[in-house]
Amino acid sequence: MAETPKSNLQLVAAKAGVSVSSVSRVLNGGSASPELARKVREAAAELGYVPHASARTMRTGRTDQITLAVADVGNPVYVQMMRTVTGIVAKAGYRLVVSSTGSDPQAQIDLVTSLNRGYADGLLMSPLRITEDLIEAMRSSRLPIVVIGTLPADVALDNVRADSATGIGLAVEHLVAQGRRRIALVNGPVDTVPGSARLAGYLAAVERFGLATSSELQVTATAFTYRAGRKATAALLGQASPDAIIGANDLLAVAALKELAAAGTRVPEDVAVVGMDDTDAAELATPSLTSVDLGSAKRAKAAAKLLIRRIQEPGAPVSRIVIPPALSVRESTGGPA
Amino acid sequence: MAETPKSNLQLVAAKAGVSVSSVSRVLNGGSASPELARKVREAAAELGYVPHASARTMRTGRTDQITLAVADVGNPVYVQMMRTVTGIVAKAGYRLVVSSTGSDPQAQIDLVTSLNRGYADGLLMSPLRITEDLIEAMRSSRLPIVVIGTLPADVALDNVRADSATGIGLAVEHLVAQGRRRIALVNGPVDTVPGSARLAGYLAAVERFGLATSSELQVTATAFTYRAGRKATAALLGQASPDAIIGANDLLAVAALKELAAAGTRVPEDVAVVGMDDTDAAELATPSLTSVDLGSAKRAKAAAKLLIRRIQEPGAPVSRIVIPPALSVRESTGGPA
DNA sequence: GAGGGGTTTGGGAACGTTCTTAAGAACGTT
DNA sequence: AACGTTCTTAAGAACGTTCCCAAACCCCTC
Repeated sequence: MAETPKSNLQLVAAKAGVSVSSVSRVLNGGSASPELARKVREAAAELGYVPHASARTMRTGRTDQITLAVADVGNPVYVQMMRTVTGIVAKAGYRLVVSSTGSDPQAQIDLVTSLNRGYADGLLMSPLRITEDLIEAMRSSRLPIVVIGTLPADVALDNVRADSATGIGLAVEHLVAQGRRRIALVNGPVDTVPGSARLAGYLAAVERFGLATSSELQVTATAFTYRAGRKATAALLGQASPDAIIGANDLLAVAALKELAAAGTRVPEDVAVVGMDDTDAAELATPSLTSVDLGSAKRAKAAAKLLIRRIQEPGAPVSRIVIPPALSVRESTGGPA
Repeated sequence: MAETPKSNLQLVAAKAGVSVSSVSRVLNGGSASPELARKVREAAAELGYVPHASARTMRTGRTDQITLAVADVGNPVYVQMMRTVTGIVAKAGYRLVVSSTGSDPQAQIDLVTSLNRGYADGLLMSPLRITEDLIEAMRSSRLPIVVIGTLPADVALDNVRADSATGIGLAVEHLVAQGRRRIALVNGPVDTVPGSARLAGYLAAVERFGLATSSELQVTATAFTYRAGRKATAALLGQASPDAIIGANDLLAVAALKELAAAGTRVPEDVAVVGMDDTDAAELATPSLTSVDLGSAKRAKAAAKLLIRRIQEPGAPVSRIVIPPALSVRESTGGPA
């Protein structure tokens, strides 16, 4: 009913009988006489004035928007990050633009260049695959970028990373302590950043504990998804008889759980299962899933704060933060319900 | 390395030796001589020119952004919607701004008024609680709004809704066909739109099939979350012995599954369980969860298309779309693995 | 009462784009 | 050769805001 007509400073100024600059001053908390302030506020309220975002951006250069780019908005680990980021970013007065790039490096490069349109004040991104071109694009961006994930050592960009190797080490240690010797890995694509990190971590841990590194114990799913995990686990069970399975993320581990159940194998009695990322899916699984917490929420939080700091203080030194992993033990390795 | 200096039309024009308007014309596909076009494109490429989003908005009134407001970005049903919406919106050339309002009506009202800042071309919102004030705010908004969810009959807003009542009817029918008679409901808060709809649907279906409507068979969780679902189910099992449980969403149903398992009750032999929304969580659960597909993906898709149409054609007649439900039968009611 | 310091207000440019309007060039027609 | 038509290009206003700077005013002091 109460149609909101579009209003601007000029209309408010006319209604209050003052100048445009005075209205702006009052509304932005500048000094003004009580009388003037009263008139301006009255007029503004009466007209339902709201400042125009783009006009303000035009003048100040700030958009009050931050972009978050992830590969897949459906993946639980990104959901968790998104949830954390929305909170922090909103509290700091920013809106969140969410971009789903898929795993295609070109789409990510396009995103970085499109950022130069100036629709956001900064970018949070968690690239699944990193190419030279992507790094080059990020480097030459005019806007601050914080990367959630591992970058080559020589890239001077703010960066919050997990420690997959140590994380897998925790999982293997936990399994070895239970007497498991044939520990299998259901990995995602190894040409991705997490895929390669997890493979390396697995190999290192297996060697450290003196376990057999049989290639039959390693399978690679075509993606970090449930479906792909079912297939990969089926292949694994066809070629080896592990007494433990580590999934490279929770979805792959849940897929392993389901595939084991379908084969009539008991978890954890016959085979123990460990996931990674410690997302909601781990707690909801049956049996509940032991999972390596790679600190996705903490990483997201740290990255968001880092980005906000850099926006406010562009000259700050480049930070590289590593979030230490932790193990959440649940039923799938004999932990409590 | 290749630092991108900020460039604008004026710089491009100067470099190409032509006027600013000519550059704009060429870059927006207006008519121009081949010679002029060549010079302009060369200069633009050399300077790495990208148009400034806010300046363009300022002039055209378009922001190429759409806002999606949901109560909780972590809830699987909203995740599913978000995934669908990102795809459609990106394909149509829009960016997606995601806003997590919580279930607080005031936060939603603030969002609607802040929309008048003009940072987006339209709003997709799925309100958990609807108040008169919220409806009033949506009505008087200058920008198009499409509501995903049920609205009072007299509100003339584009609207895509589920049919919870029929959906619950499907679930009850399916359970009755198996000989279940004591069908319980684990609902979410009844002062929410989905909560009240599901309660009404449950009562209607129970009556239609001539089942006893004992109040011991109805419990209400404090939120649509897993934790709340565990508590509510525990309470239910303490006060009644149902032979079937319907969860008002998948999280509540998964919680029921886990609570039943903890109590040593077999599913589906002793108690059958049905969820609602048919999210990924249903397929991942053990046993996999029969769930009422309320068409969340379809609703999100329809709503996004509706909004885009209305942005392009503001005078179009108001649409109200109802997505019919379907039942996905899985193990928790004796279906296939 | 004139000058000076301080405070309050207003004028107007600038941000980068698009688009209307008009000027100029090229060309054909009478 | 004069005129009209069409096509190409340029000039400049406008979108709504902020902020620099100058004008106007008040009060105090000498």
